[in-house]
Amino acid sequence: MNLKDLAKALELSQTTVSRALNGYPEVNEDTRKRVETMARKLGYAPNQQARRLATGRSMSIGHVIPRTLHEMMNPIFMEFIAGAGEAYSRLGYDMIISVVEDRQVEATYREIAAKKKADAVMVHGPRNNDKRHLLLKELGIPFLVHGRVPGAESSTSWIDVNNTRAFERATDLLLDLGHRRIAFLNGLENMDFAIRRRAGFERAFQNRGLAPDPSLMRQSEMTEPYGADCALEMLRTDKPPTAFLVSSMISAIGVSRAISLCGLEIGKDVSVITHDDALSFLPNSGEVPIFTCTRSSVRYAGRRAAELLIEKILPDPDTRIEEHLEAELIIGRSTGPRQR
Amino acid sequence: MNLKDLAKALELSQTTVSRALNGYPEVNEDTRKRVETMARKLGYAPNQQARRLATGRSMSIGHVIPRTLHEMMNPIFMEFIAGAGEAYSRLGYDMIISVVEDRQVEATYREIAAKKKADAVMVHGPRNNDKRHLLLKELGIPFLVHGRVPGAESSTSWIDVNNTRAFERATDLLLDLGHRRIAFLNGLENMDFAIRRRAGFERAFQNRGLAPDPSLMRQSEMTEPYGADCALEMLRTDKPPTAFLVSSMISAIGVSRAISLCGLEIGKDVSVITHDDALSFLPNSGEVPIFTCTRSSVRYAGRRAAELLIEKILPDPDTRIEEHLEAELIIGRSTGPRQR
DNA sequence: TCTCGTATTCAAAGCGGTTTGGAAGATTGT
DNA sequence: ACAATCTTCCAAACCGCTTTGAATACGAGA
Repeated sequence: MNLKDLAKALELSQTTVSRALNGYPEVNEDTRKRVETMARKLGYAPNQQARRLATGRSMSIGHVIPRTLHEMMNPIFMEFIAGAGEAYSRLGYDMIISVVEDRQVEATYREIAAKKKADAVMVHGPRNNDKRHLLLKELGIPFLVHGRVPGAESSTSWIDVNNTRAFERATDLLLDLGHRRIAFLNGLENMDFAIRRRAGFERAFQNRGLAPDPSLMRQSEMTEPYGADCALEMLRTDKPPTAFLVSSMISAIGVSRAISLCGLEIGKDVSVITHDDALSFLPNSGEVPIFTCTRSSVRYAGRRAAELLIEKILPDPDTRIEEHLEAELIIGRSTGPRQR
Repeated sequence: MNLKDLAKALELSQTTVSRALNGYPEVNEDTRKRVETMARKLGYAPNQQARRLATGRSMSIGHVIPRTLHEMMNPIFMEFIAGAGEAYSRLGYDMIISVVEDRQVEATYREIAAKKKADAVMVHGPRNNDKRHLLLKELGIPFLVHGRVPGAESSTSWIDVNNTRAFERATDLLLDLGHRRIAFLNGLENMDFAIRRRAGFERAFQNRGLAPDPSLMRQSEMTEPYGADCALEMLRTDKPPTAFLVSSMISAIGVSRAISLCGLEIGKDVSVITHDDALSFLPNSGEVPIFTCTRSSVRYAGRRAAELLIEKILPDPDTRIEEHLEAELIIGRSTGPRQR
């Protein structure tokens, strides 16, 4: 069942049928109704490939995931994808995901451009010396960055959590509670978001004329053992931290395991604040959440990002988008005044 | 830069150029070399949409994710996708992911079929009364099930972990260690994999003429709080379990938190075995892993599934595939002989 | 020398849509 | 009544590739 058949069945030209279905004005309202009815009756759906070829638009958005990124960040990433996916299917777009080796990222983008595989791409996990935005501009593919490319904030479209502010506020809270020896378990600091979080952490100290203890600051992939191992090691020194600021729920769970192992009580002997991406399988909710946290739904970010990106490709690809999401600071059971 | 331009530059017909690039035999080897060189020089890449239209193959695989599935299972699912994605990009296929509401699943499959969006689809998370395989057969889309559709094992292609056997072995181990009051925290038992795991658990008891205590058997989404809450509740009764068998690392982490909260020691006072999908952000490895587990890499499953599915659509769509993955039973620090 | 495979190449016909540039019929203005 | 203007519909071109069917050139066999 293709357009030709449908047109024949209706005794109309392909032109008219096509226009009727695509909502063009130069077709009689009665005809349109008739066409739509028949289309539904015969189960007609335009062949995606043909339409794409004819219109030149692929109606799909590309996501290129280098291995280093998907290797570890993946639960958070998945949540973002889930959000974006919702928006895409609502708006009639396809999401195409390419999981590739790091060194193939550039080739993959070039292929997307050359073969016209996608109308736009989403850029994930911007890093220190990220060059992807330059490549994409060269290739002329519209894109949106989830996060910010350092140094290119004002020349790219992006959506990002206000990481600096979130972590500054979290640190402020710990300082207000009397903590001074605050451990900071950050994500890998070649990632832009981690750099910003660190800046927030340090700024809070500076604002009070204090300085964080460098020996309590770590960075790594945000796994559970990372949290546990760091916390264990730190808690066993003679000058253990009285509080932890952690970049991810997953690592925070590790920290909390370590605290238990040391026979200490979380929220009493040791305070913990974590950044909570609102991962569905790690709900930190309830009346009083387990962890005090800076919370920002990454799924929402995904949904919003998808909407913005599609908006961007529609009328004028040159409009630049900046969207800041603020994280909430939510008090849970893992923080309390300094005891020792 | 399209085929026509390239042909003109070479002073050859489109036919010959196309054939040269696609490796057809009826083209002179010298000509082929010349064509390939020029193509590379001019940066030619065939337009994907046009090729798709002409060949009738979309060179992409669809994954339809209903909300209920992606809502919670998502870290495991993501890992599968990462594996599948690797294989797809290696084999030149695109992965298109549709995140939809449950009630739109059928419509989405129909759309994929009608619009020829994908050459095949992967079916995730088969359930009790799953009907998707019937729909897909009706639509004539090749598919592979990750897991098994109850009652349709012998009429569909699938790849699955031997869940029953894995959980039987795990239970055996606990029984061998003297445990009798074994709590079983399963996934939702409308999912096929959960049904099989339960069967394995029960069979191990039956084989010894024993029976599990139904009050210690639970099922739910496999979140962290699920594990913690169940364990807390059970450990506070007068007849607490001495061991836990848990369907997911994530819930196992919750269980372990509960055990600590009760002032007990994991692996000594209480034993825990979990199923470990080898999630990258929850590595349970090292010389002696934290958790004793039945381990089966879901990422590998994804990679393998993708390969099989593509194999299946290539020559003869009617060959049926069955592949069983065995889980390893790995001893970690979370199990020991019954104390009380 | 003539015929016949074989090796190469090509023109043109799809694939299934969208879009351009009319054309016919209906309506309006004078 | 007649030109001007809408309204509504259509034939044909086009998107960029693959593939069919045929043409050309060449060397081998009769």
